[in-house]
Amino acid sequence: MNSNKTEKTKSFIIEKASPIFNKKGYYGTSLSDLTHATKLTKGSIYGNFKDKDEVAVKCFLFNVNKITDEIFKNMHGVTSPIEKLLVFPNVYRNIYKDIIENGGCPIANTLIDSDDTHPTLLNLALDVIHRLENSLVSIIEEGKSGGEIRVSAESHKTAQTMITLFEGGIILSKSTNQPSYLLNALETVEEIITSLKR
Amino acid sequence: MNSNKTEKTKSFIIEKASPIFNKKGYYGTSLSDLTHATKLTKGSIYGNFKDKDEVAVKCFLFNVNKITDEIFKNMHGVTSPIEKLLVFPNVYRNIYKDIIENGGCPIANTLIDSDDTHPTLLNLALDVIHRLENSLVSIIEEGKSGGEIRVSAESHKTAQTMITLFEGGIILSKSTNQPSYLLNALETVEEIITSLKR
DNA sequence: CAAAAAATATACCGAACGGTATTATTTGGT
DNA sequence: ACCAAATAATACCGTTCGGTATATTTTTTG
Repeated sequence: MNSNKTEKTKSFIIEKASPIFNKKGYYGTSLSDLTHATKLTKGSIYGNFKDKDEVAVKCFLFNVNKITDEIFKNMHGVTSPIEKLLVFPNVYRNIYKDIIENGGCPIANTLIDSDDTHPTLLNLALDVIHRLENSLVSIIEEGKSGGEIRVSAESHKTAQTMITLFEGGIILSKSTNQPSYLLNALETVEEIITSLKR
Repeated sequence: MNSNKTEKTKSFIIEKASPIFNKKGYYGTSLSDLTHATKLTKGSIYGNFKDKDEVAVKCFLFNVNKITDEIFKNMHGVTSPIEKLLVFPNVYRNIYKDIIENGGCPIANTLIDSDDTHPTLLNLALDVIHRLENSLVSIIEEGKSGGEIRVSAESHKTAQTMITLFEGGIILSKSTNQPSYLLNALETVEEIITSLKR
């Protein structure tokens, strides 16, 4: 009952399935894709998950956590708000190749793939976007009250523009196979952050 | 033989099908989606098109042309390179609501939807991206040799960053239902263009 | 080491998929 | 108005889809 093996198998399935869902989307991924990737049978997969939706949701969260974990890790010990903001472009520069290899940014993929088709996944992706925007806004406001960032800085506008550059950059770098799209976007992000200084 | 009616029916099918393909993607759009939208039967659709691929390709080009036509229209009579560049954010500001209603930017949608799944559509979308980048680069280079734009301007970097902001902005505005994402991106684009001035 | 429980595999279900051959209807030319 | 050609509708094909009931194997427990 709730044995260790079950959790191991579930994790194994998620690990194998998550890049597939990320690349091909919810409706583009079939159960046979999952059985081929895991070398398991449909019966086994349905023994570990209620349905395809549950697998897809777990995969999305798994894919997102791979990125947000990296952000959190690199945020550790950073106190300056400007430095905190710079963690984001730095992390993206470090891991963008892995993100692309894994099928691109799960947030952007899900926003496009599940908008108009899969409300559950769409709302999960929107949640991530809103949390990301709020955390960027908080850092900027923290910098304002601390005196490091000029009070005229528009926190929401800055946060939204940063997110736009991250997501757009990864999409274009992945599909065109040109890292410069994202790298240019990251430079612009850094210029925007620097221009926030008082 | 090649009668007028055939072309009318084909156009009718494309008009009805193009927002569906744009919203739901190639594999997410079924033949029954198309028969419902057109009130035609499968036999009729397959009498006018070879297969689903041909419909999807025609729809993609139709969706893209709706946007590029608007760009061309507003470019007419503009001679100043800076003004030419500003046409792009101006047009996006004018028509972004229609684009979103139509299912978002067909370029971004196809890049995400067909990367890893549908090479034909992916290559069409990449073609559009490359043509867009080249036309932006040409305008900037034209401004450099004409003296309106500083020679230190990096044309490719500028073009790529503009495209990233356009595509990212539309994706985020559409899915979050917040126009500010795109509007902020367009302001940043305009700041980038203005900063090119000599 | 055997019995119970848990996990996996097998075999199958109805529905929907893209596509086609055939039949019925509509259209254009004379 | 009639006939031929073009267009659309119907009926069907094999395949794959997500999902499930059952059988088999593996693991855990006494």
